[in-house]
Amino acid sequence: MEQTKITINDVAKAAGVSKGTVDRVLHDRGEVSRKSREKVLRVIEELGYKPNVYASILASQKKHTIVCVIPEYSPGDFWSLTAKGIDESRETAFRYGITVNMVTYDQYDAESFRNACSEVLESNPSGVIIAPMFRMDTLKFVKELSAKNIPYIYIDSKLEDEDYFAYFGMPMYQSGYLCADILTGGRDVRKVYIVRIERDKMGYSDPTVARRTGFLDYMMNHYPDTETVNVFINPKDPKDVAAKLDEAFAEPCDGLRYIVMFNSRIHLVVDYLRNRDIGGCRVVGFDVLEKNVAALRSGHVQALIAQHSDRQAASAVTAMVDRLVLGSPVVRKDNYTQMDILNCYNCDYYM
Amino acid sequence: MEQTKITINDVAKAAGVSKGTVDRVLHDRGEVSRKSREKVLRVIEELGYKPNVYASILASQKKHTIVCVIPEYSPGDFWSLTAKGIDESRETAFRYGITVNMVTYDQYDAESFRNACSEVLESNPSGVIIAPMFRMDTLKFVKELSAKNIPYIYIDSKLEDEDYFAYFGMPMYQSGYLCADILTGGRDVRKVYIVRIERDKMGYSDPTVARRTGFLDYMMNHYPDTETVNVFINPKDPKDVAAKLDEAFAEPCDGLRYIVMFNSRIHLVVDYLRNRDIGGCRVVGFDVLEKNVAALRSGHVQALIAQHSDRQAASAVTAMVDRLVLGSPVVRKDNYTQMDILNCYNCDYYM
DNA sequence: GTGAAAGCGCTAACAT
DNA sequence: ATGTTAGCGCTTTCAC
Repeated sequence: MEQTKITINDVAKAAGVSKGTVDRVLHDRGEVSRKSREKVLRVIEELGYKPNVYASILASQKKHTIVCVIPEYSPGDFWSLTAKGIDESRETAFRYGITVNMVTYDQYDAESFRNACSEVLESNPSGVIIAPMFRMDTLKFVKELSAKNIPYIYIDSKLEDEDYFAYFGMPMYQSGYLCADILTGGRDVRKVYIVRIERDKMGYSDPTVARRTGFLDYMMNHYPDTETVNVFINPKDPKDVAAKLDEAFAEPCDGLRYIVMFNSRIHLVVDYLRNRDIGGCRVVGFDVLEKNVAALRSGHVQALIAQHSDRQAASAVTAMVDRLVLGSPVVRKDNYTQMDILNCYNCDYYM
Repeated sequence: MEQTKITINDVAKAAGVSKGTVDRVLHDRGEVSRKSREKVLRVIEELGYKPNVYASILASQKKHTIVCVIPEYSPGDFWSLTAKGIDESRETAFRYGITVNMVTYDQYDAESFRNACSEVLESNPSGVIIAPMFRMDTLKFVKELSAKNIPYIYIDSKLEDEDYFAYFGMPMYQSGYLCADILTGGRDVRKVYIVRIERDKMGYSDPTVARRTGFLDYMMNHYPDTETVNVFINPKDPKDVAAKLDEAFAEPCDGLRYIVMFNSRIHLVVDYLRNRDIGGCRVVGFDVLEKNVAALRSGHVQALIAQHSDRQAASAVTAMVDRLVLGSPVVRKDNYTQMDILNCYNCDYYM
C-alpha cells in the first residue's frame, strides 16, 4: 500500500496548523475556519494521508454497541446459523472495542417482536442488524431508528423502505426458480408436491412467497402441464404431518414422486418418508440444517439449496463495524448472496 | 465479550511486578525469573487478560511483510482470481501495518519458479503464501523457509511435507467425483469425452490428476460400461483444438455428447462448439472464469464446479496476518473449501 | 532479572 | 478558532 506512513503530525506541519485542528477537520466537528479547513483538506489529499485506525480507536475510548434482532432459535435450526455467524463476528468487533449484542423474538408473535424493538431502542445502540418478520412493526421500528440517526442493516429479507444501510440475503425469487430446475432436471414430471406450513396458508408473514413464485414461474415456463399439489402441515405435530402426507400420497404414483418445501424444514418430510419406508422420491429443500444434511447423506433428499446465513450475518456485522469505526459508506447496499447447490457429494465440504 | 477491559497494568499490579516484566512473559523473551513468570501467568489466567492488539501494533512499529508466490496471470484467467483475493486482503493486512507482496512465475517454466523463490528468500519476508506447481523445487524452497523460521501457507494445492502452517484449497479427488455425478446425472451415458492438455500427457506437473482419478472412480462405480475417450489438445492453438475435436467427434452420436475438462479451460471447447455450431452436448467444466460463466449463460456449458479462489487466497493472507500479529496458531491446518455447483440460474449471484 | 520512562498516532479536554 | 497536552495500552530501550 502506501509506502511511508504519513501521520497527522506531518499533515499538521505541512498545513501550518496543529494536530488539534487537523483532527477537527478530520471528524468534521466544526470550530475551524474555512481557510484552515481547506488547506488541511488539500494537504491531506496531496500527501495521501490515511488515518491510523488503531491509534484512533486506542485514543478515543468510544463504547460502540451493535445489537442484532433475530428470531429465537434452538440448536440445529435455521436461526441458530445466523446466531453462529454473529458470534463469530463478535470477536472481530471486539478488537475494535465494539460490543455485539443479540435480542431475540418469537417469530410467531408480533407482540414479542415489538417488545424486542423497544428494548433495543432503550439501549440506544450505535447500530442495529435486523432480520424482519413482521412488516408493519419493522417499518415502524426502523423509522424510529432513522429518527435517532442509528444505522440499521437488514439480513435474510428486507423491506421496501430505503433508509437501510445495507442488506445481506439470498435472492428469494431466483432461489425458487433454481429449485424448480434442480427438482425437475429435464425429467418427465407429471406432478409436484409442495409441502407448506399451515400458518402460511393465511398469508400471515410468509417469508417464502417470493421463492414459491419463482418456483411456479419456472414450472409455468418449462412444465406447463405439470400439476402442483399443496400439502399443508403443522410442523409442530408429527402426527399431523403423517396424516396430511398419507392423504396426499394415497393415490399411487408410477414414476418418481417429486416433493419440495420452501422453508428450511424439509427434514419433517424426510422423517415421514423414513418412518413409512417410502422410496422413489425426488426431494429438494432449502438450508443446511444438520438434519437436512443428514438426509442428503442418507439419500432421502437429493439436493438442498443453501445460503451461508452465518456468513451473511457476519458480513452484516462487519459492514456495521466498518461504518462505525471507519465511517465507510458500504461497498454495495444490496448484497444478494450466492445460492449453493448441495448434494451428497459436496455437502461435507460446506461447513 | 469480556466486560471490563483489563490491561497490562492491572496484571502488573496484581502480580506485583512492572509492565515490562509482564510484557516479557507475554512474548516469551526470557530474562524473567521462573517465579515472576509463573505468578504473571497465573494472574493473567485469573483476570482473563487479553492483550489489546492495536495498542500492541501501535507501540511495536514492526514492519512485517507477506509475500505470495503464484503463477503469472492475465485478466480473466484462473490465477487472476487468486490475485484478486490477495489484492482485497491487502487492505486488511495494511491496517495491521503489514505489507503484502506478490511474486509471480511462469507455471510452465521451473527455472522461473526457482528464480522467484530466491527472490523471495532474499527479501526475507515474515511469511510466505505459495501456490505450488513444481513439486521438487517447492519442497526445496519450503525447506529453506523452515530453516529461516518463516511460516508458509499452501494455496490451491499442497505437497506432502508437514511443516506448512496451513492449506486452503479444494478437495481435488472429490471434485472429480462430484463432476462425474453432475455430468451424468442418472442419464444413460455411453461415452464421455475427456478433453486434456497435451502437456499433461507426460505427467509433467499436472495439478488435476487427483480430480481425474475421482472422476474415473465415479464412472467405474456407477457407469462401468461407459467408454471414456481422451482428447489431447494444445490450448494455445485453436486450430489444433478444432482438429483434435473434429477427429474425436467424427463418429456420429445418437444421444447427447458428454464432454468434460478438468482444468479451467472448458471455454476452449465452447469456442469450438460455437464455431462449428454443434449442439446436443452436455458439457461440464471447472472454475468461474468470465468466459466459462458466459458459456453457462449461453447454454453451451450446463454446469461448472467452482471454488472461491479469491476467498481462499484472502483466507490465506488473513491466517498469516493473524499468525504474525496475534501469534494465533491457526484454527484448522487443512482447509478444504467448498465445491460450488453453478448453472445458468445461480451463476449470476456467484461474484 | 527487573523497573522506569519514552514514545507509537490519535483524541479530547483545556487553555488561549 | 486554534494550540497544547495528557493520556489510550503496549513495546522497547536503558539503567540499575
